[in-house]
This record gives sequence, structure tokens and C-alpha cells, in this order.
Amino acid sequence: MACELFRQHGIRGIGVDAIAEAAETNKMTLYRHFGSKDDLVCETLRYTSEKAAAFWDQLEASHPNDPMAQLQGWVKARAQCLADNKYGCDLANAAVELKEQGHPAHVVIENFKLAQRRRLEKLCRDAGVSEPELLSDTLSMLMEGAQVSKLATGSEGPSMRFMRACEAAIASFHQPATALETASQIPA
Amino acid sequence: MACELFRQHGIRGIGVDAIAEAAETNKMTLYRHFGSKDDLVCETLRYTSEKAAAFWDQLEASHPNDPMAQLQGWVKARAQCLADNKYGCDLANAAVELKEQGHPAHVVIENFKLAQRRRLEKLCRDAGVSEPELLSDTLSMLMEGAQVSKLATGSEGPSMRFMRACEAAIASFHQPATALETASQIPA
DNA sequence: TCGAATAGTTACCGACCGGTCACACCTATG
DNA sequence: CATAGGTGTGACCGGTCGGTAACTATTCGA
Repeated sequence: MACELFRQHGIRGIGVDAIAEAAETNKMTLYRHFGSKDDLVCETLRYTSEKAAAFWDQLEASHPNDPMAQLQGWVKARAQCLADNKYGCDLANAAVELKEQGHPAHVVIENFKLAQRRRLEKLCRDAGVSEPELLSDTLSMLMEGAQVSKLATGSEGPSMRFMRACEAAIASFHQPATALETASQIPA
Repeated sequence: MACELFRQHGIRGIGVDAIAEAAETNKMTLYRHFGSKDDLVCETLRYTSEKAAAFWDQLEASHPNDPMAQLQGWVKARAQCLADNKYGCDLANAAVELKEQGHPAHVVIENFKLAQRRRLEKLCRDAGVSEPELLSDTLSMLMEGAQVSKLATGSEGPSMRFMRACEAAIASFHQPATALETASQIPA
């Protein structure tokens, strides 16, 4: 799949010929399905972002009506993804690689990241933390930073403490409520 | 300067001819000073990382014997840099762009990021926070994440809360009792 | 069985890439 | 003045890029 080649070599680092060959077809056929390489890039990014949306639904279903468990599940899943994936987030990497020019992929990237942010913020809000916007943006930055940090310094860099950093952040926004509030939030 | 072109267009996005022209010289002369484009890339990254090292010395001098003030100065400076700079961290961006191949720039990037991490951790330790390693890696990830996040979603994304996120993180480790207890309450 | 659409093949286009060549030029030191 | 070393110039190398033209082979529904 084209996603895999883009993620491994970067968008600029792989040619249309190689993509066609990996898809067990040829360039002409590929150009009949996608008008240009840029279109193909957008399509792969859209595909990736749809898979991410499915992950959110699955996360919600696995801990119904328990936003705090969902939040912790999110952390765990992101940590797992960080451990499994050598190449970071495709969308973020594309944003880095195509930063200047007005590439059509930019709207795909922005829509994706904004959607992620909205869902994460809603999760934090539903979990009843004291500053949901600040916590969700903190978690967003931690995740994004962990991915690029792993690319820069490997798995022994700051990213090795991603999960603990998330947990500490969540705790610091969860606990500061008064003892009374905290007691009433303890699940049965 | 070549740094500026690399940072704006990416390493793969700018050609040697254009770099030479911007330096008001020509390709041949450029190749007589730097053996290859890769060498030039390494040199610019080294230059950038030396400027960063100078920043640390300056930070230390501006708040002598007050590590907590230095830490807060670091946050402030990073936030300022985030606001000023449209293109994120050159070293991190290079790591993203050259992720797969064994590019000679990788050792420059790794050395730089490790040095940054060491200095930040020392600062946290000297400031007497409860978990200096965790706090410094948290701040590293927040910074890295803020930069790429700004590239992906602009200045209205999660990066807009970078400074508050850092301050909250520092505060939560500065009052050792609450942070530690709460963190250990989160189930694995 | 015919015809339309789809896919495969090959060669090609112009542009650009990183890198090198030979050669004219300038300047400065002896 | 002579000579040597750095600089500018422009053509050139082989290779790759994204993208297309023209033609053939295959499939499949009517």
C-alpha cells in the first residue's frame, strides 16, 4: 500500500513508479485512478485519518459511560502505538514535510488534527477534570512530541516516559478538586 | 543562508543551485567548500545546535544560582521562539524528513537532542522538583509537540497552550506530595 | 458475438536533481 | 612581472522526477 511507502520514505522520498510497482500495477493505471501524486497523497492521508476515527469509536465502546477509563485507554493505546510504530504520525510528518507550499494535503491534516483535538477535549471534559482544554492540549502535545522525539533520538529518548507523563498530567488535573468532590467521583 | 532555505522548503525541497544563488555565489564554489549536499546539511544543523548551546549559557547567566528561575526562563524563551518561528525545530524536522536512510545528519541530530535533554534534566534536578527526569522529558515532549502541532494546525491549535502546560507540569512536580501520590493512584 | 470500457506496456516528454569538468578570471604575494 | 590559488562561468554528466501518448490485451455485459 502507498501509505506504507510514504510513511517509510517520506512523501518526497518515494516516486510514483515505485508506488505503482509496490501496488503490483503500473504507473499509467495508477494515474487513471488518481489524477496526480498530490491526490494520491491526500487519499492516503484521508484513509489513515478514517482509521483513526474508527479507533475513537472503538475506544468509546470498550469503556461505555466511563470517560476516565476511556482517557486512560487512550493513553495506553497511544503508548502502544508509539512502541509499535517506527515512523510517527503520518499526518504530522506530512505537515512537517510539506510545511511551506500550499499542498492540498494541508486541509486533510488540519481537519484530522482538529477532530482529534475535539474528541480528546470532550473526553477530558466528560471525565470531569478541572481544566479540560488545558489537559487535552497537554496530552496532544505530549503525544505529538513523543512521536517526533522518538524519530530524533530513538526509543531511549524522552518518549520512553510518554505514558508516565500522561498519567501525571491527568492526575494533576484530576486531583486538585477538593476532597469532597473527589470522594463523590470515586467509582463504585 | 542555507539554514533559512532548508528550514523553509525542507532539505529535499531545495536544490543546490538555489542555495548557491541565495549565497550570492555559484554551485562550483559551494562544492569546493562543502564536499556534498549532505555535508552542507550537517554543517547547517551543527551551526544551529551551536547557537542553541549558546542560548543555554546565556540562560544560566541571566539567573545565576536560581535554577527554578532558569527553568521558568526556559519555558518563556521556548514560548517566544514558538511564537516567532513559523517552521519548528530544524533538527527535529530533519529527523522527520530523513527518518529512514542512514543520513550523516542523524548523529548531529541525536547529539543535539541528547545534550538538550541533559541540560534540561540537570535544571530540573537543581530546581529540586520531585521527579526531575520525568519533568524534563515531559517538558521536552511538550516543546517538540508544540512545534509540530503548530505546523499541522497553526497557532490556534494545541500549541497555544504550551506555556500554561509547562507551568502546570512544573507546578505539579514542585509540590511533591500531591503529584506523587496522585500519579501512583492511576492504575496501570 | 460485438462493442465498450478497463488495464497493461512501452516509450517518451521536459524539467530538475546532485555533482563534475575545463577554462577564464581576478588578486595577491614573491 | 610572474606565478599560484581561490573564484566565477557554463556546459555537461547520468539519473530520476511527475506525467502523457499511443497501442495492445483483457474483460464483461448486452
